[in-house]
Formats: sequence, structure tokens, C-alpha cells
Amino acid sequence: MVSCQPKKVSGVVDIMESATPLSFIPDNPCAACEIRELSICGTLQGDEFQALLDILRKQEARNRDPLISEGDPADYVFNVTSGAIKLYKLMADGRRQITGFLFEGDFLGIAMYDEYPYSAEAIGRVNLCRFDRRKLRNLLETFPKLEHRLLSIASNEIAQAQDQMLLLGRKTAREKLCSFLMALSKRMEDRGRDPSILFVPMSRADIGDYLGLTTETVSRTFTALKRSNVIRLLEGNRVMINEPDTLQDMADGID
Amino acid sequence: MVSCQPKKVSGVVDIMESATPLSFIPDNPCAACEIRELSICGTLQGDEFQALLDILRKQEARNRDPLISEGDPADYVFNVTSGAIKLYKLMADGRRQITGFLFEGDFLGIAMYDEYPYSAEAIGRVNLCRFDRRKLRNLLETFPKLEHRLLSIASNEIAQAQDQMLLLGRKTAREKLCSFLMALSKRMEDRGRDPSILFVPMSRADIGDYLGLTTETVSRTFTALKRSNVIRLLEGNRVMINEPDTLQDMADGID
DNA sequence: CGGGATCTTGAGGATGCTCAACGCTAGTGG
DNA sequence: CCACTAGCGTTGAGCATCCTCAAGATCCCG
Repeated sequence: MVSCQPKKVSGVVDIMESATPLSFIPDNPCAACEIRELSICGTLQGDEFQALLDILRKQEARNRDPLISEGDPADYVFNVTSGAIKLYKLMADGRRQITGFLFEGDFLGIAMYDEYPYSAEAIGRVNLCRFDRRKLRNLLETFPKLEHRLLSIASNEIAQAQDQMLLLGRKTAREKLCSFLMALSKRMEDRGRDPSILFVPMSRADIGDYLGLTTETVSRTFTALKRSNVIRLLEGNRVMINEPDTLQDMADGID
Repeated sequence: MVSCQPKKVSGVVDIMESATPLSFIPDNPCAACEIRELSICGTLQGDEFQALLDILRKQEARNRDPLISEGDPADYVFNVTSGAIKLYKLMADGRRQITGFLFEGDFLGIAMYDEYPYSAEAIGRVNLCRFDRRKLRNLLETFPKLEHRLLSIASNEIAQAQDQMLLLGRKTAREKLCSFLMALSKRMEDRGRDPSILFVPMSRADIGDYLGLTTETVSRTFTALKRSNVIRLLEGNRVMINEPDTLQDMADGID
């Protein structure tokens, strides 16, 4: 789902108090990481952070690169540092349901299973931090705070999944698309960015498979929203929200 | 539409008057509990279990009793010890999406939020264990094992939610109902019970609101399955599965 | 510039919804 | 004990939303 973790407002971790200041770690790959506070790394200090660093590997992916595949042994978990990815499930005849889009700061593979319960694919260029799952599990036992953080992330994910069930089961095509756009907008707002200009990197087909619609219906609904002047389609897969209140009402089924 | 006049919540039975060692507690409410291994209590030993006991209260509910309500302060979490409950979200105009059914052993309120993200209602007679959420949260800090257990439960819930998204977004009415019945059957099997006889305590309307269908469509689909001899409807809200393999194929969209 | 992928638009059709009627059962009160 | 009622389940007829199939239009990347 469109992940909207609340912006961390409680301030950045005070590195100076920690046993090993961040700046003193040689070749620290996280030194320039923009999204530390958003990800699981944000809660950690000193040796906890160092321990996480030890099991971290950087990884890059390009458009359509498969990251994980449903049924494969779940050897790694990931943190998206830049770009976007999609999670999906397939049926035998090829029908696809995208269960979520992840953006920078989002965590992939929270479900602690031996096999991945879904597949994941890059949308455009993506940078990730990859963790060995077994080593991470060991870390969880050493640092309960890390596990607490994961539970918090999981709670978020469950709440979002329930919103998505309401959307898929009970909303009309227009309500679905408006909800999707509002979720993207809210995410921008949470990150302190302009909530009226959205970057929508995924294709119409992806959006359709996320909302339980066909590409044609997504396209038609976009056109209708455009014509009623609620949104505008801009260059480079960007969407401008003209009337956020109307969009919100449409998402909620309020005429 | 959804006529749910809030009946008054049935009385709470306060059983624990004092903290006494587990094995010496007279009328220990958990002593005869059939489902300890299924629930969060199962992982705990000795003083951990005692600590959980201290913040536990038994609660009963009857059909349609509201247990929690979306938006209310999340003061309690629950464990279902017998019976069934439904979780749901409502839209402004009354459209309802049931996000899950819970049965004995299931945990309600895992998402650690300040407000409940959904409502819950009893289906028939229900027995619950109720925990003060803030005290439970304190316990989590003392006993990491408890938090580990919750994370495992949350992981399960996320995987289930994703299956449900595939169902809601991409499956036909028949596939939906067959998937629902197979899920009930699998649950019976996991509990070591006959997977071909299902107890289906919820109404057609509930099933519809869970599967993103209307009551009429659920009823018609039941009739069709009955006519093709895949299932039989028995007395007392019971369903017999005649051809589990066919049912599974129908659930997966395999002709 | 060229060509494949993506997006848009149109026409027709099917799945599942709406509206309506009726039967069945259980609970209630005379 | 039975009539009455309310809720639930079933079935039917008609219809709306969204899907399918098809053809252009547009974009993008080499």
C-alpha cells in the first residue's frame, strides 16, 4: 500500500551520546544517508547502529529488476533508500494484485517468514539497504528496541492494509483513484513536502492492479478527474491537485 | 443498512483480586483455558505469565455486543477465548468492509495505536480476556519475548491481509466464496479438527461485507456450489465440504 | 527518427448490484 | 399453545458499473 508512516517529529537521534559517534565510523555508508530518521536505523544509537551497519549491504536496481520472488527463501530484508518498488501477488492465470508500493524509507520484508509471501520489483532506479535476515533476527534478540521498532512498523502496515481492504471491497473506481492520490498527497505532507504536487512513477497498469481495476478504467477515471478540474496531469509523471478538499470528499464517497 | 444499535456492553467479571503464584491461584482463570498455547499466553512461563495474569480481566459478550469502536481510545486489547467476532470499517454512507473474523485464540488490537482503527462486534456468545493496553505495553519492555510473540502474530496478520487484498481486488464471486470456505477449512485442519465440516456462525451479510459482495450474491453463490455438489449446507450454520480439491481449484481460479 | 511500450478513447457485453417479493425460523406475548 | 413479528435467507428481473476487445495517439529510449 502507499505507505504513510508518520513523520518522525520527536527529533533526530542524538549521536553524540552514543558509544560510537557516527562520524567516527570508518567508511560509514550511512553517513550521507538522507532518510535515516525515516527507516529502522533512525531509532538506534552507537553500538546498536554499528551492529546494524555490520550486516548491511548496499544494493542498486533498475526498472523491472526483480528484488524478491514469492515462495523464494526469505534470506534478506531491505530498506528502500531511494526510488520506488511494487509488491505483488500473482494468480495461476496471471491476474495480479499489487499489495503495496514502497518508497524511500520504507521497509521490505517485515513479515518474518521463511519464504517471501509476495514478489517485489523495482519501479525505475532504486537504491536499497540489504540485511541478512538471520543476522537481523539475532540482532533483534540483542536489541529489543529494534524489535519494538519493527512492531511499530508492522502495526502501521496492518492499519494500512485494512484501509486498502475497505478500498478494494467497497469503493467505486473514482473513490479508489481519489483515495490513492490522497494517500500519495498525505505521504508528501508527512515528509514536509508540497502535498499538491505528486510524483506518480508507476504505470496505469500498476495503479490498476493496485486498486483492483483495469488500466482502461484508471485512464478513463484520470481523464474524468482532469476534466472536472480536480487534478491536472503534468510533465514527467506528475499530478497536480487543484482541489484537495473535493478530492478528499470523492475518496470518501461524499457527493 | 447496517442496523447496529449499540447495545450495552455486558458486564465485566473481575476475577483477579490479588496476585498469587500461578499454581496456587484458586480458580485460576487460565488453569482450564483450552487455548493457552494458541494465544499470546502460550509462550510465557512463570513470572512472565504471572505478570500477564495480573493485568488480565475476563469479559463476556453476546451477539452484536460492540467490543471496540473505530476512533475510540485504544485502552484495551483482547484475546478471544471462545466464540467469534468480526472487525469492520464503515464509510460515511454506511458501506461496510469486514476486515477479519476472529475466533478462539485470536488476538484483537495488535496495532499499537492510541485509537482503534476499526470496530469489533461479537458474533453470538463470546468470551474474551481483556488486557489494559498501557500495562501491556509496560510488560513488553520487561519481557522482550512477549514483544517477539506479538511481532510474529503481526507478521501473520500482514500475510493474511495480503491474501485478502488479492481476493478483494482480483477474484470473482465464486473464487471469493471458495477461498473463504477453504480458509475456514484450513483453520480447522490447523487445529487438528475435521476440515470437511465447517461452522459458519456469521450471516450472509457478514460474509458479503467480508468478501466485497452483496448478501444476494453470497446466497446465490452458495446455492450454485450446493447444486454442483461441491458443498452441502447442514443444520446449525454448518457447511460440509464434499470435494475439497474442487473447492481449492475454484478458489484459485483453476477451471 | 523509428518502434515498442504506454496511454487514451470507443463500443459492446458480462458480472455482480439494486429492488422486490416471499419463505423460513426463532423469539415474544397473549 | 398459537398467532405475530422481525430478521435472515433465497430467488427473480432489470440494470449499472466496470471489463473486454479494439484501434489510435503519445511517449520514450535507443
